[in-house]
Amino acid sequence: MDNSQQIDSLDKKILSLITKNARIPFLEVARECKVSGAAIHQRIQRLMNLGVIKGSEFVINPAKIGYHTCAFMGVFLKKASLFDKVVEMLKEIPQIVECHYTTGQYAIFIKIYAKNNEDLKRMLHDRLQAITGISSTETIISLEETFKRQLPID
Amino acid sequence: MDNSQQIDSLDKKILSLITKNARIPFLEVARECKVSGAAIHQRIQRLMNLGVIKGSEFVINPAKIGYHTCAFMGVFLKKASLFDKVVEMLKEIPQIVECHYTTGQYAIFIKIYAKNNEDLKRMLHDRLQAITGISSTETIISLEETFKRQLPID
DNA sequence: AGTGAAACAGGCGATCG
DNA sequence: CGATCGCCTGTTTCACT
Repeated sequence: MDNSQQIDSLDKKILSLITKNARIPFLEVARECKVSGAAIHQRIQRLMNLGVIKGSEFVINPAKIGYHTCAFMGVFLKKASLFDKVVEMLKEIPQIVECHYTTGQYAIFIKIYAKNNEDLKRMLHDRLQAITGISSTETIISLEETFKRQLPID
Repeated sequence: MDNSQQIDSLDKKILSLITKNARIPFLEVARECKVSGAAIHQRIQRLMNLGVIKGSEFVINPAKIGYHTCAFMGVFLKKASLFDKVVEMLKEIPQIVECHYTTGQYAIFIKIYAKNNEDLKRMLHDRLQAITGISSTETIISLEETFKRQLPID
């Protein structure tokens, strides 16, 4: 599960470069690391096989595609055993971008986007509270995402 | 701020392809969309200029680089006006990967990673509660990130 | 805005140290 | 593991539409 031992300083340098820009040519990474392009290629392949790298993605600005409201929601369940079924239902709602199984007050904690506040209210009523198994929810609306970034590599 | 009008169905198709895999050759995108490679190149350039595309990144599995604990934290401030100063301090803590200005119970809401639960406790004591301006915090520990994904295009 | 061609650069497998 | 080589493919620009 933890491969941190198997990751040396070259891996770390590679990771810190490619996490900032997924389209960086591997040859450029190679030059920065003072090794050959093939070496970078091999290393990245290995990091993928190890599961250290989960994938790559272009990052979209939600507001620019019409999603102006972002919220976090704590979910209370009627019975803890309903967890799996409720998660399956939540997966069907594409605006939910993150779902966590949590300790403390809530059983489930999610991050959700909506077109606007009214849209969020509608989703809450029509989609979330319609899920049998959910007893109630608490919403925290994000007025501004002050920053968002990746974990530093070392 | 909202460019959703300026985004047509070709843009959407491009976005949905490149958000799933940032390393996909643009020529392959071109073939899927049945246009030339140059057209894809132009479109992506335009989407970047519009700010629709924020960037690209390789996604790392936090557990594989030694971060086994993930938590959300609600932060209470002594005075609301301290917001900017506190955010500046939070920015200095690299394990904080997301920071939101929120309504409701908390003034600030963050997502944070730690090596383990003890490390989280240490960070909470030594780094967060050391920030003057923060009156108290509430922690929600994620036992499992059930899913995490991008907003769908469309 | 999109096309197609051309020049350039990178990806990636094979093979050797 | 990493380096070198080499072919294939993708990237990027430009004149034309």
